[in-house]
Amino acid sequence: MISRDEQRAIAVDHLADHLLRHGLAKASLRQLAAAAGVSDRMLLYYFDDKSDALTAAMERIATQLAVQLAMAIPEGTTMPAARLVAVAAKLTTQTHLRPYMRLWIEVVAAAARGEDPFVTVAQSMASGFTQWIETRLEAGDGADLQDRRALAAAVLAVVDGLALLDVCAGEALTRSAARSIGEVLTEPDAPA
Amino acid sequence: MISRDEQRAIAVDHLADHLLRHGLAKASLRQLAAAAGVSDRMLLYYFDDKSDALTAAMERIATQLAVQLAMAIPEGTTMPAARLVAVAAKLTTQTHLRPYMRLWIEVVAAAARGEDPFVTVAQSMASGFTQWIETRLEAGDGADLQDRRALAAAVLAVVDGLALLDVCAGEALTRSAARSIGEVLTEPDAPA
DNA sequence: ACGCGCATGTAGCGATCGCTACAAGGAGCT
DNA sequence: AGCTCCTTGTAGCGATCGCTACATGCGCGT
Repeated sequence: MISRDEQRAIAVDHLADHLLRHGLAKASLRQLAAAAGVSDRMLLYYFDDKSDALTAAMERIATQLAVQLAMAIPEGTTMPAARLVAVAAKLTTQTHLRPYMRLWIEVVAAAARGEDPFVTVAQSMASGFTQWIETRLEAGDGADLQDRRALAAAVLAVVDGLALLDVCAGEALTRSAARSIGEVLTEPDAPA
Repeated sequence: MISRDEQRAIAVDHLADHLLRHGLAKASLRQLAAAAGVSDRMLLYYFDDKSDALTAAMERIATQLAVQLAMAIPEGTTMPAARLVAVAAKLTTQTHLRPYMRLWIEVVAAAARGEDPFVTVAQSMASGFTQWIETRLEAGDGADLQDRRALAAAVLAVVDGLALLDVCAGEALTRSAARSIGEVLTEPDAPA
């Protein structure tokens, strides 16, 4: 027999996978339960309510994403903001990270609608991303802490913007836009 | 007696206003009808279906936005990409354009979910924005047409990214991030 | 052996969704 | 006057939503 907590953990895995694959469109209780391979009744046994299940799944997803990012840009690595944008832009438009970015767009929009639990989730994830970016910003960048935070937020904004572009303009244009940003930022006076 | 077409036009105005104020969260048929001051039965008399009503309202909104943008950056004005980003960033984070950007985020996310009619709406609006930006890019920017399009898409991405940041990190941080972007882009070597 | 509590299935509640069937009012034409 | 068609209200359909009540099992402690 598997304990409820273990089953809950398994369900979280399945839910995270399902959300990454199908986004928030297929996120009704019954659809989530089917994705987790249980009845909706049991999903509400493992979790307090739908909100609880989604929060747990999103936390798992955020962790997965953090791992992937840390692998690409290990802790201790720092670089100027312009370079960081270029690297991050290339990274997040790659195939294996696209589903994360796409879901992230949906989460933010759900937050904009005031949907529970996405207001909280979006805020905490955005704050997490910003802090993460700050640790990768070169020491010189951003005179005081205020500037540093703003700069990190700006980096995040650019990356998110590309993800948004991906949704409505497709992968190809997004990739070349990502390249353009890199060029504009890193070689502003050398059009070579 | 007012003709159906006239009533439809009035309804479009009210719907556009309502969407800008309350976003897609309050966009059920009955809620839209209430916002337009008619019964849901009549809304479906003026429009084929919900999708038709939303499309009409979004077209109106896109037109309004285009007018506002054209007033700020008149036709014939051109500038380098970096400068355009800075100007657009400042512009779209201003109070009177924020509702448009917020709604735009929701529309793109609805498109990501495959919701009718937002897939079409998001695509056509994004394509419209990109073309608009292209006309404001300085002639030298972007060697061939391909580059120009990518550059325009990149500008759009940055602006959209700021809007997204606005949703989950608030107005204050977004404004300073917008300023940061301007600085990074326009004075990369002069930290003064 | 027996009772207690965790685990799980069945069935359904009340709300909301987009949409439609039907009837009636009312203006205008012949 | 009578007929027709545009307009509008009432009422409700079938689907889906998140969630819950209830019953039944099944394992474990005593």
